Order: sequence, then structure tokens, then C-alpha cells
Amino acid sequence: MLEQYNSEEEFLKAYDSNQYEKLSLTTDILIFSVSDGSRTNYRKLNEKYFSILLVKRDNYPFKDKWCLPGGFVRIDESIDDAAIRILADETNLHNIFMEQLYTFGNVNRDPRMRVISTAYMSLIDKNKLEDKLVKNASWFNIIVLEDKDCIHITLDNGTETIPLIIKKTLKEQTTDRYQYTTLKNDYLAFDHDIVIASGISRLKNKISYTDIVFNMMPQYFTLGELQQVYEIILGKKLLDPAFRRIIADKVEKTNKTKVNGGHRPSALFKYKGHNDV
Amino acid sequence: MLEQYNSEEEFLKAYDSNQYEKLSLTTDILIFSVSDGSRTNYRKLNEKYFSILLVKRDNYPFKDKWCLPGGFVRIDESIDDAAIRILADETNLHNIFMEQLYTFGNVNRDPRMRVISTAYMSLIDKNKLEDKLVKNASWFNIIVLEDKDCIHITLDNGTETIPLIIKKTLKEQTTDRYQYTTLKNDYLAFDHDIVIASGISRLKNKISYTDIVFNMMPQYFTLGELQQVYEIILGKKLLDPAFRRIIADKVEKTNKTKVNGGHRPSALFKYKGHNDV
DNA sequence: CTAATAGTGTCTATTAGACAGTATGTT
DNA sequence: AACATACTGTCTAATAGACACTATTAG
Repeated sequence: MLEQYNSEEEFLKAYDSNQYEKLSLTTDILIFSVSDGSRTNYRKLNEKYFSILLVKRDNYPFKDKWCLPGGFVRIDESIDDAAIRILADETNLHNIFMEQLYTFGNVNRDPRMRVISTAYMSLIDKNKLEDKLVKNASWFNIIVLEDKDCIHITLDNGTETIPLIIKKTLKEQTTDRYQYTTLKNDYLAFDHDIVIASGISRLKNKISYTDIVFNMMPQYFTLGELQQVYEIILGKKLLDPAFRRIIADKVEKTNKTKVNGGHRPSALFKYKGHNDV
Repeated sequence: MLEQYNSEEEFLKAYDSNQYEKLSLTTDILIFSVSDGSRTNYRKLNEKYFSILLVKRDNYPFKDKWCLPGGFVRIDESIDDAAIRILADETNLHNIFMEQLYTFGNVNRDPRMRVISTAYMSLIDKNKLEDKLVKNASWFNIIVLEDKDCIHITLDNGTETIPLIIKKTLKEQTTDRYQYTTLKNDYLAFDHDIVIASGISRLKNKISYTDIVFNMMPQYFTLGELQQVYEIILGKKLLDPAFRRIIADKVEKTNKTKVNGGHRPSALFKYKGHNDV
């Protein structure tokens, strides 16, 4: 096998690209956003929900189960490009925040054959979706309850409720990294429950040391709305003065205000990073 | 193409796993450790260096260039298992800290064919390597100089010096994530300069909010040595009292001491996480 | 004694947490 | 007027940065 060649060209000409068995690569996209819930009282603000876009499978494998939007990576496109293509197919949105999350490479992830999946996470402002959703796609609100050993995730699109239970075990004593294991998942295809849990965990982490939330916000927003988004993702209430201190230098006050029911109107802000009007 | 089947079994039996062109998957491992440098003066401590294990390629492609230890992922093993296997092949070490870094999926990474690579990062205590290194492998000390736009990395194994220059451009305004582009790389194969830069950046980040350093430390160490390791990875000096405050609850004082030249001997500590004697 | 590291005490500056209070709209 | 949110002031607790000081060794 260790034949000698005299040049790189010569080697490449003779190379048998099939000496190792090849495999299939897909990418699955976690499309996160924020949804408005109901208003229980004319004075109160709309409730907000953290939500994710899922697609109902209309063929085997996992027929009729829900899964993340995804698809095969083509031989002539980068994984990044594949993710961008799939996101655009699903939402018709371009230039969207997207980052690689993790590559899931267990042997029996897919009953058809050996399939590796590189998951991406993308954050969008749902209101930018002009058209209605692609057929079979639906937004699910996400409720997360987490204790020391388990993550309980409930996905709800108004019609269906998907309960997930995932066990977490510390991978090693020197990090905060967990190994996730499915304890309950009856309605999601593949290992997408684990993928979703990983994405939620990443987002929860990143929200406190980056500006990624703003990818989910409309151009103008009130600080109350922004705080609501932080709260639903972090899963806890924040104190107003502390919150305002922290985001003060990230946002810019505009002279617009939002009147929003039986209470004092609030100023609209915009993200300082944005330069567009 | 959307034929209908009556069951998952029926579908799987008929499934043509070659309807999408398959590709090859490799994993490359960043094996980081800490090396002792020379002692310039009987009073001084040994200098320490941050270092990485590279392998000289003895065949095409990239013949005679250095690269990360790596190999093809087999059709019947998970990516994690492949990474563990390759690490063991190279170091004969087992149960070593290892975490997935990133999946590199550009189209022309490899001149032979389409190859995706999932990189892993592993941290070891070099002194645990009983035997000599695998043939063609060598430890390179890493020196990093970083400014606003570029990362200058110098790798040095005592015989060869490999200079790398990598341009960084912010991927989007809401994060701290950079897109890396090669400006200078004459001696490393593939895109391994970018992989190494990503790994260094990840390690630099994680060292401050996890306990991963201890994976590179021997069982007993002085706080001075531990601080040296933090300093070479972070690339800056730390203040003693602040450093000691921060690691105080992570380490446990032993009754051993280390005599180390013309100055006060220092107490040996061990990581609290470890339970072995 | 000297140069080097080992190790501690303490002051200050910065940041995070908590709570109380004032402001202002709709019904 | 009442309620809900908007927004600010300020006290306190916790943490990080800085510096000065003492301790201890080989040569």
C-alpha cells in the first residue's frame, strides 16, 4: 500500500478514493425564534415564548414524526453552504445568523445507512418571514425544565405536544460538558431530541456573553421586550436595574415609543451594531 | 421519487443508499501539552512551553509536510471512537480528556477527493508518555502573537520552525466568532493551520471557566507551575494573589514540598477532582 | 548577603444583587 | 383611582486588580 510516487500529481492520478468506505453527511438546522403568546389582560404585556421550527416527515424513515429541517450535503458544496441553502429553502431568508453547533456521528443514528450530521443553529426574527411557512413546517414553543440529572423539554405548536426527557451525565470532571441520553422521545425523528437539547444549552450559554439575542429581535424593541427574551431563554426572572445596566451600552435609544396597554409607554431601542435604518 | 411504502421495514429494504454521492470523513486530533524548557539560572524556574504533537507525512499528498495526527473514520465506528483510536495509536494513552472542536467542511480541503474533517482537541500530561513517540511524530512548542486582525503562530520542535500567519475577520457583529484565512503556511498540510488556530482559541477561552488545565498537569504540582501554565496559554502574566484566590477551591494542599533551586521550596498541590492517590 | 520564588494581608475599584421609589399611560 | 409596566437612585455584597510585605532557600 505504501507505494512510492515521484510527485503529488502522479500520486493523485493513481489515488483510489474508494479505499475507505464513504459515508453520507447531512446538516440539520436549529431555527430558533421568539413567538408572541396571548395577552391575558389589557394591562399586561404579551407573553413571549422561545420557539423552534420543526418539519413533519411525510415519508420513511420516521414517517409522520417531527424533525429538524435538514438535508444531504452535496459533494460540491461546503457544509456551511448546505446549511445556508437549507435555511433559505425553509424560510426564504438570507444573511441570517448561523453557527455550527456540533457533529453527531454515532453509528446507528439513521436506520437507512451510516449518516453523519453536522448541526447548525440559527436565530431569526419570525416577523421577517413574509410568506407562510413551507408545507409541513410548524413553530413549536419550547418549555425547558432542568434539574441536576435531567432536562425536560416540552415542545408545543398549539395542536401537538411533544414531551422529551433527556438524561445528562457529566463527561469528565474538569468541564461542564454533558453526555445526553434519551429517556423519553416518542415524536421526534433520529437523535433530534439530543440535537435540540445541545442547541438550547449552547444558546443559553452564549446569550450571556455575546449579542446573539439581537438576531431574534425586530429592529425596534423596548427594553421590556428584550428582557422578556433573555428571561425565557435563561429560564429565570432578571432584575430590571441590573439588566438595564448590562445592556445599556449595546443598545441605542430612539425617539420612537411604543404604547402598549394600560401602563406607561416605553421607549423603543435599537441594537447599536446595526447600521441600517 | 416519492414512492409510498407501507412500513418502515419495507422502505428500508428498498432504500438506495447511493442516491446522494457519499464522501469521506476523517478526524484530526489536536494533542496539546506543556513542555519544560531550559533553566537559564540556578535560581530560576524552568521555562514552560505550550506544545502540540505533529506528524511528518511520509507520503502524498503533502509529502514531507507536518500535519495533525488523524485518520479516516471507519464505517462502523462513531467519530468519537475514531478520535479515541487515533489518539491511542499515537500516544498509547487511554481515558484522556478529549472534546470535539469543529467540523471543517470546505470543498477543496483535500486534493484527493471530498473529505470532511471533524477535529478533536485533547489535553495530556506529556510525562505520562512512557515510550518514545511514534515514528515521525514530534512535539512543537507554540508561540502565539495576536493582534486585532492577525494571529501569528510559531511552531518549533528544536530543529524546524514553522511560522503561520492567519487573518481573522469577525463573522458577524453579534458574536466573538472569527473567520480564519491563511496568509502564510508553507509547512503544514491541508487546512491544519486553521484547525490549530481554532483549537488554541478554544483552549484559551475554556481555561478561564473550566478546570481543563488540570488535564495537562502531573498529579502533584506547585501553584507556581500551575500559574505558569495558565500564563503561557493565556499569553499574559497573572498577579499571584488573584490567581491563588481563584484556584484556591480547585486544589488541595498536600504535605509534600518541592525543592527547586535557590529559593523557598513550595508546597505541592493536587487537583481536588481527582480521587486516585 | 543576594537573587529568586513562595506565600499573605489589605486597600481600592469595579461589578452584581437587591430593593425602594417615582413616572405615566389605559380603562 | 387603580393597575401594570417604565425607569432610576442607591445601598450592599461580592469579586477583581494592585501593591506591599514577609518567608525561605542555594550559592
